[in-house]
Amino acid sequence: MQPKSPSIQECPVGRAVETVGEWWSILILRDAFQGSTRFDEFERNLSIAPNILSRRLAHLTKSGMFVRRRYQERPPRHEYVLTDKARDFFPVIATLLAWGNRHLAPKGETVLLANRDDRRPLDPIVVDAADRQPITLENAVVIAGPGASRLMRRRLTSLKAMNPAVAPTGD
Amino acid sequence: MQPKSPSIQECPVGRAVETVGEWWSILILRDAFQGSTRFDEFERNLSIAPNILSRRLAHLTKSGMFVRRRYQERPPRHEYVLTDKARDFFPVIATLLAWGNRHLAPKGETVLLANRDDRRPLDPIVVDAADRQPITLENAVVIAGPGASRLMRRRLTSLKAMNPAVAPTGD
DNA sequence: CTAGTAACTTGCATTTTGCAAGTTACATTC
DNA sequence: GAATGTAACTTGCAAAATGCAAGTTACTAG
Repeated sequence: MQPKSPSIQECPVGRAVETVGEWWSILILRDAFQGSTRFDEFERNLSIAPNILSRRLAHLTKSGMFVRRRYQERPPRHEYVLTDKARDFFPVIATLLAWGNRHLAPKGETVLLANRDDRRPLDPIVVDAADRQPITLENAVVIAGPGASRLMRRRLTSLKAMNPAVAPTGD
Repeated sequence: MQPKSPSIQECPVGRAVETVGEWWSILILRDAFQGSTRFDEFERNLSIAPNILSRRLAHLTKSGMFVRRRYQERPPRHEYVLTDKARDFFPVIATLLAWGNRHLAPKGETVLLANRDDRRPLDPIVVDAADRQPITLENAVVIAGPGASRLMRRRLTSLKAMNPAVAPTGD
């Protein structure tokens, strides 16, 4: 992973990808959201090689997604606990899960999100916090924010009038 | 990317990661959502090596995220047009952008989502389609769906009572 | 004292990624 | 008609990341 061009470094999506961009990271977080905290729990569930898991956990810890907490002295044992930053990442996993269910589950959905209390299945959609109206590619655009550089600002204004092309055939 | 363990293959998140798991793929889609369609547009914006871009575009096309359309005969020129499947992926990018803005923009947000018509900034949150109540790690759980295997079903019921640990310090 | 468990690390082979350069096919300009 | 430009790549090779198997440390239980 090489952080180079301004359109990667200067974009929140690009920076997010630097944190969780290795594909194992997403899977580790998914398991953590389901309650896994220990090295060997991740190792077993994911069938990931221990050296890779070690690196990923170290990277996610350095990035502030996990806190490494000793849960027992003598012998020293640790668990990886999700930080608030990581917990805020849950909506990303939720939308990814919903998308996977919609488009990558030809033989029926294997995993669903449900309400913790009454087990009612949940259908995650993305809306604006203010008016709870759905946000779609059709009604949303990206604009420059207060921290945007001159270059980024110029790039964004140059495409603001553009309407994305529509494919004739879907999936 | 090696698709092996059932907890990867059998999970919508795992399968999603197989489609868009290379970090460039997310960035390519981000640019496509902003209107890029041509090889050299992606190449310039991302400073990506052409061979890598070529592979990613081929992979995303094979996965049904792009349709390769000839927009001009003689000389043959193509553009990569988003399919409905890819357009449905937009909420994932939107939540990723929101997360990046919240946690990875110490010097102010560079890019914001806004309403296409009135330019009002949007704050994307994930809610249940039925009642528009926010979905969070606190009120949601994953449960087995109709297509779940016996193994997956057992794994999911074994963790259903579990409450994820909370980190003492956030980010 | 032997076996087991948790959490790793090390060495080495395989795979993926990245850079630079070359290719094809045409269009335009001098 | 020769040289330059553009779009969309491919090829060759070096560098980095990943994956597997085995080893390590530090204990606990029997």
